[in-house]
Amino acid sequence: MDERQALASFAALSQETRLAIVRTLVVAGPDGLAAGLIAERMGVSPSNVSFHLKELERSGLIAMRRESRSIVYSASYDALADLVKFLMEDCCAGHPTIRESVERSDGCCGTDAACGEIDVVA
Amino acid sequence: MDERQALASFAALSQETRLAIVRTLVVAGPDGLAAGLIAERMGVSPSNVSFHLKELERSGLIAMRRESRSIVYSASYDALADLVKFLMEDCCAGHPTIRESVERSDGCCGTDAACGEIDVVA
DNA sequence: TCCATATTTCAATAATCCTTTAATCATTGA
DNA sequence: TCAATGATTAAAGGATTATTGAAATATGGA
Repeated sequence: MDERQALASFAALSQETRLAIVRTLVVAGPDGLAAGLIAERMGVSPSNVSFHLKELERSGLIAMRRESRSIVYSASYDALADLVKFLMEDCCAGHPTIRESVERSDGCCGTDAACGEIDVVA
Repeated sequence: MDERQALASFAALSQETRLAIVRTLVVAGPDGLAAGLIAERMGVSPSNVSFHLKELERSGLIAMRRESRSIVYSASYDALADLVKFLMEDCCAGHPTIRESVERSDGCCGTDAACGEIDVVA
């Protein structure tokens, strides 16, 4: 991931509604959610959610596809992983112990299977 | 790291000059750099760099200390690691393979010692 | 104390971003 | 084709953020 894309990704994640959308889509899995459903869950107007979805899509963090009348958005797991890597490598560049610190942390998927509930495609 | 702080961190990193400052400070190591030196390296005015440093400090990503006439800024490795974790856990929440993907990547500190050049304090 | 250095703060302008409302576009089914 | 549904786009506003230059603050040394 180049710096340009990283900047866009950080900008995309720096807004409350957008961060909430990303978290929701990540949990929703590869099938994604229709724009209307997202708007409903976030409690914001359709046009406002559309604005933020476009912003997120522009950054590459989410993908969209039309499905009949709906437009379905889904998290781009690759882009998210790339962003984590970008951040890690920047940290790591000066401080190798950060990687260890992160890997040592007990995220939900460290060793257990608490995330097995969601189908994984890519 | 709570959402509030993550938002502030993403906002801090979403600006070109600030991202460059963070990368420079991370590479500079725990000793940090004086504000004047940072301004010089970035090629921006002292007052402008001061504005961005304050923004970064407000987000917790960097720390400051006075040292004689200079004010020295240094990367907050803990905060950076926390941000990586926040992002990983958000990804991980829906897609356990991202963690694997990130851990598989050959960042500069994967297995070699290319980063040993910098003293590590924390 | 006085001056020079290092940096911040302030004020003003410019630029960008967010929200809202109204209008438009695309798809489906009667 | 017409109406209904789901969503985007456009325009306008208000709010936040970035940049610049001038003035103010803090430190150290003559």
